[in-house]
Amino acid sequence: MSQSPSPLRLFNSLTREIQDFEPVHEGEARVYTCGPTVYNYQHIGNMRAYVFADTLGRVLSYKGFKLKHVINITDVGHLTSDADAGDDKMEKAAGALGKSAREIADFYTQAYWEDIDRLNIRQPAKWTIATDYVDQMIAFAEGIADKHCYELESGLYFDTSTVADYGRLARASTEDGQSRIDPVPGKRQPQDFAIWRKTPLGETRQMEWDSPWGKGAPGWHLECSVMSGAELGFQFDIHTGGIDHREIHHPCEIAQNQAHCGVTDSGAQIWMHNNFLIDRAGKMSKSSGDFLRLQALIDKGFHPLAYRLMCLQAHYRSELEFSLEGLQAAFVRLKRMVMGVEALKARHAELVSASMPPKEMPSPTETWTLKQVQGDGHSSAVGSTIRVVGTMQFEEALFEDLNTPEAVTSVEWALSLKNESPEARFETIAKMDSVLGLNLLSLTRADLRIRPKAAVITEAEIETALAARKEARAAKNFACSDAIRDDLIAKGVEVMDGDPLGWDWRIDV
RNA sequence: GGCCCGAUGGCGGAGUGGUGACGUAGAGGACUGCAAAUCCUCGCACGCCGGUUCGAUUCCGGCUCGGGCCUCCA
Repeated sequence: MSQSPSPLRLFNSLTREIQDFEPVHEGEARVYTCGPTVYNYQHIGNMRAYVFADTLGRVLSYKGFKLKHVINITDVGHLTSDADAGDDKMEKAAGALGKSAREIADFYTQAYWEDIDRLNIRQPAKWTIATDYVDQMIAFAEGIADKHCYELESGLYFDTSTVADYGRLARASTEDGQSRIDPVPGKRQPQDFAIWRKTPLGETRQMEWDSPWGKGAPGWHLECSVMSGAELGFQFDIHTGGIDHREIHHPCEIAQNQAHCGVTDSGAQIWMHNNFLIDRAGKMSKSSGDFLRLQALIDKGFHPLAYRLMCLQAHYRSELEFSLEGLQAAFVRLKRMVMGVEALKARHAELVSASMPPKEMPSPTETWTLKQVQGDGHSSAVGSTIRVVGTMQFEEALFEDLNTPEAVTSVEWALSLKNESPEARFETIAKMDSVLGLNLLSLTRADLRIRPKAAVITEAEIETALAARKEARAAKNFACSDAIRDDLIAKGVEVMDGDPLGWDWRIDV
């Protein structure tokens, strides 16, 4: 195991402090991420959580840990409100669209996976689908029912007074604080929660299971406790999720884990929470109906990795203000980085053909470890600045609670060092991008030219117009060539004579 | 009502007890028939009032404003 000497330090929501990462199992990192509830598309705010979890996973891999990452898909559960005895979100969506809950779940799961892929988020070791674990959920609930639960008409409830320190993660006062909703009658503590929700008498649901407490469905909190424990084993290393989960969902998980294990440990060593992506109107909200998803950004002509870079430009614990202008800034930045890497490849090819250094460029898929770069014996003085200093800066930023905004600047620094050897710069950037996941090695400028959905002209028409313009310019008929250009601009096309790409789409923000 | 967080240039966003990253936008230059793209260079900021300190954007207190959670939510 060749782990680099400086420790990885991460902010633990449990202690509200940055601490050294020390895995439960030597050389391994076991991570559970709260995934989506698939009753609708994911909005761009949701996706920030997965970019964060992916970045965490990439850093752990980079550090040399054998990563076991689990992300759940919640395809059942979630009451529309706590006091509510009606349909859950899955069933509600199904009813509205005239489809089965299963069809709805499958459809939105696929849509989610497509977004994951477009953001270059690595596949986790396992996607846990909640409905695959219902038997285990019932067994888990049975195991803690006697000592920690009580039954009401609406379901089986967890008595939060039976475990130590309920809510320590949230830092919430447990006693007072008036709720804005009517409490479920019979609950012993306001913060007690359902771990099994009974189907109301006389009703039938698409998704319901038999249990010792009657027909019903598992509570959402139960799902995550069971799936994380089943796949990673208590204690595992890191549990991630959106910051909203810090107050309710995760404290409930912790309480269940404590009851299940009979210890005061929370189930995970470190609990990490990403902050929200917000817009001027406040938090992105799915329930408000109108929300932005990744596809909408692509439809405008943005490359999805521009969104990823936008996320990386802010620290995961800070709120990030979303705007199209901000996305455009990230898109331009990405484009310039890609062009920089392309130039680097070209420069290297040039040197090779002049039979200077015969070294191969690393393949884009190759993963790079610190050892290869620092101790490979060919780190000559040429290239050592970027190899050693650049890598050090990059790692210092990343290893101190994932400071991706600073880490990104290391890439641009590597690109700017014109006197360093091309392969040293390329290798270093390759290594950095294995963590940033921007696909800098394989993306081309042309890949970033995304046709906006609203475009009114075809690529062939553009090429034809440009050919005509070229002729006009050759004949010094500038009135004609400028007219063609003005027409293209009006149709959302930017003409770029001095650029090998020739033209690009203009994005109106 | 309770609990919590934040306030940095036009926008986004790091970081720091003492030369205020970085990106984007903007300005100037190179290139171009002119532009655009690209490259180079350069402005521009630490909410308000006190306190601690030789010195605070950075620490402490108050204020103002904004946001989050207390209900499903990344």
